[in-house]
Amino acid sequence: MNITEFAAYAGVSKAAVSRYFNGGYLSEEKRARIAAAVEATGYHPSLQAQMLRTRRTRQVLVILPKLSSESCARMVEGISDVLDQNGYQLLLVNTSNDSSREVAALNLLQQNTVDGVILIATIFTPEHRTVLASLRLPVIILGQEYPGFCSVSHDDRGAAHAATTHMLSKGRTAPGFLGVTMLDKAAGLDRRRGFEDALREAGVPLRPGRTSIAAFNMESGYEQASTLLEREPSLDCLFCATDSIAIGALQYCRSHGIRVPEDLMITAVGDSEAGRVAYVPITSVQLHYRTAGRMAAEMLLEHLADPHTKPENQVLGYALRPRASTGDASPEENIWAE
Amino acid sequence: MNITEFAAYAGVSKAAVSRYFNGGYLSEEKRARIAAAVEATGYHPSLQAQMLRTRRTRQVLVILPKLSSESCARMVEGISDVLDQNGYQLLLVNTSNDSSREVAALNLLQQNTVDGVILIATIFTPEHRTVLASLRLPVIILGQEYPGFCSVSHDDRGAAHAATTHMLSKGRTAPGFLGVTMLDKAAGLDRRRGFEDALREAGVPLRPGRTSIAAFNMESGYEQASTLLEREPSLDCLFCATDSIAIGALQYCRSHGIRVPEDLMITAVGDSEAGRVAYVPITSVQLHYRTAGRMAAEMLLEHLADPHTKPENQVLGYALRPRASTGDASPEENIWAE
DNA sequence: CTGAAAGCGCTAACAG
DNA sequence: CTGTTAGCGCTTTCAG
Repeated sequence: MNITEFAAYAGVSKAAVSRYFNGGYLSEEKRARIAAAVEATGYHPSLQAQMLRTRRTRQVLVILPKLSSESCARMVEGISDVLDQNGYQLLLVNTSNDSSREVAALNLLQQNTVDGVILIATIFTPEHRTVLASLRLPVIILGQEYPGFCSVSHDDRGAAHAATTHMLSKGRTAPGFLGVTMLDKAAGLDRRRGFEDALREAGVPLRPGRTSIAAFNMESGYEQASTLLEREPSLDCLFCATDSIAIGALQYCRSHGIRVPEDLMITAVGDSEAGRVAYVPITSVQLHYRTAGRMAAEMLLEHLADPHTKPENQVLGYALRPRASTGDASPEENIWAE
Repeated sequence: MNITEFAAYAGVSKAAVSRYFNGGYLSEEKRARIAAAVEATGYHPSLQAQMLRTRRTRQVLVILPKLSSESCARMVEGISDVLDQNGYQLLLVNTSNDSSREVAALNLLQQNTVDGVILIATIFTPEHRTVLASLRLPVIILGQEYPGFCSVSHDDRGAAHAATTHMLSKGRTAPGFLGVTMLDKAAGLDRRRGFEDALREAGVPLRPGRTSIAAFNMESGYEQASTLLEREPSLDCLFCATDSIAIGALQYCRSHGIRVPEDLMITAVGDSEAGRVAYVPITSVQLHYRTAGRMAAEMLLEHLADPHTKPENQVLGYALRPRASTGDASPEENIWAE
């Protein structure tokens, strides 16, 4: 049934029906008539027609690098909650860490098929800036600050600082660093800086050979831990940029007789479930992923409501979760999810 | 720019432009003219207008209970791959295990806003059947069989059987069971049956007090393990319906001096990352989530192409991954993801 | 092979 | 407060 048929059935004009559904002026009497007819017929306006006519789709695109990453999944859950509550639909693009798919996704936007975008950030290229700047839609960058755009991010530098300081304050003096590519501002660059801040504050020199770069997974953490620890056997504590990497490092220690935390303390950022239940539960810094997702969605909705809202950057805090990998907690504590 | 302006620019009729984009009859000369004009202007048809006109949206809805579950996330990745490749967009609804949100999502479908649905199954109520049957869209049920509908599922019964048998074949004679609600056919009922099959085959009687039901998380696994093991301290092996539950049980053992696998062997289904790196790596049965997602999407696309395709049920296999929780592998083996 | 014309279902001026 | 009217941008008969 379309609006014309429905209007005839209800004995009112099409305009009245439209007003009914869009909150326009309408006498009580007509309102009641239409309500009754809706009840009887189950009529509702066609979203497609509304989209075409109003040029608004009530759909939001979320672009992310990897869905099966706990942090991404939690952010999307937060986004989904808010979008759902506000009658928006969530269109998902999983780029599998593939820049070309990310670009393809951004091209989707040229087709005006969504009202706004939330981009879970990883590595920005100059190409990204070009494409993003050319979009006439509201864009929220989630996970790192990006000049000129709205963003919701974490205090990655502070988080890394806290994790590292926690080990140094326990008397460790030979810290190692297992990071990720600096092209990733949040997880790469900022966490590196936080690590360096902590060393500087503690008056511990940073030796060049004591750092290494891994990919975002356990296996790479294992391999890089191997490289690093064979080269620098004197390390007595290790900061890892992500929990996955820390778990890989922990596996290396386990299989090579390095005791954690006695011989080597380990900390990380992310506070993942796997890290909490690992062989030695890993001291990690919790970032508030779900909250970040929620805030990003709320920020986007604000911009949708008022396009003249100023760009803003929200930075969320963090919480250190001390566990056995720094000699802190008995195994069964501090394990369950938030 | 719209089709009218573009047609004028290219010096052809609107119909010619439409045929160009939809593969209709067109002389080579016009085709070339239009191609050049597209190149020059970047014109592309409006998806909204096409949706309204053709009544096809090229969007697929995926409904799932919990995004931050490794299994769900992997399934969605598989779905996303296939959809992407075929030019379909993925609309996501995360119900947070909330039946009312699931119903709300299904109502979205009445609005004709998508071409098809993939429902990651958990618990089906009579209400589900009513709503699903009333839909005129292709629906694929992912994760369990559901009479009358297309589905892609796992051999949960076989998986549970394999995991249980693995322990019994090592001489264990007092098996316990930590399951989930039987309302969930795949994870609840079928895995329970597989467990029972294994006992029957081995001639081991199933004692009523040796089973317990948990929720889908570690904490509940811990609690139920506590209840079960205090009541039945003679258990020498434990099958858990999910890895999360098994990890909870393992934590309980760790904190109560129960040695795994010496005192108690543990197995589960799911083969999650957390289980692989746990204190004692957990012997688990791998299900092929990503593949299942892919197959579901492919099945849906087939039905979209030819609505008269017969309903079919694809059942995927499984693979036992023996690890330390059954005394099988050295800690560092068998850990990395597929 | 081609173009004209008739809508898809709806909203938003506009004139009452 | 209300109905009429003119499209949103496109596809698809239909008659050449």
